Amino acid sequence: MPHADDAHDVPWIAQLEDAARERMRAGLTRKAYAAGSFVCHKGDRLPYWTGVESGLIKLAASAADGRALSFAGVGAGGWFGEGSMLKDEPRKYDIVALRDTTIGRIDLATFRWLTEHSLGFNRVLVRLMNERMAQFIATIELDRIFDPTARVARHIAWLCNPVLNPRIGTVIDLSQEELALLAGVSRATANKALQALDAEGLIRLSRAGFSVLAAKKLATYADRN
DNA sequence: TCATTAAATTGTT
DNA sequence: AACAATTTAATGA
Repeated sequence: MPHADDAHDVPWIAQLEDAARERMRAGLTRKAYAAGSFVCHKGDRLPYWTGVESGLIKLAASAADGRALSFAGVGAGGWFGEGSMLKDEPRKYDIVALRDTTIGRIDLATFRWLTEHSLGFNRVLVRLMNERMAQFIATIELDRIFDPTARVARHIAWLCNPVLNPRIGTVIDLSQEELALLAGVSRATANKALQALDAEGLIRLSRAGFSVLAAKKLATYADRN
């Protein structure tokens, strides 16, 4: 079983047929990135479908005036970039490692083979894309709720989403500055929101991150106000 | 192992 | 955006 250990961190491997699983294992490689380094710059090609094995990355862009914003954080077990793979296009966003990160990669030829031959793989893709769609629609809604604490709470909840980031666990190493970029609030606002959530017992603040104590309550936070 | 320094992060204004 | 306080990381004695 030369590839068995290489693939045991891929959370959706059990959903592949035997032949697809072998093909996937043969096409799977991994690469390590130091905190702060780019996995891919906006506009570049990255001919791999990628998943976070350990660490944390963000999908982000910077406006012409230099302002930064983050679209999504992806933690352990999260796979992303299928859109660019399906269309064979350059990446539309920067992919940046926020912490030391190991990325699992499936090359384009293997990805295509899987989409054309494996029903299980297509189910995985549809499930992931459906969840991400839900995430971004919910984020638009969040922007109009206009409660910074709720926005921060729900963005934390998305990080804990079992479909998008199944292996992320309860300890999230994400600075308040990065969380502010993700939630679209100032760092000071994120700081206040995090303190409020800590006081309510939903998270526990720590240096350079926090622990999630009540993911479900975070996911429905705005409904309670 | 300890002390010093630099860098990162947080809390506040 | 700026500031102070705190924690961590790195360095070298």
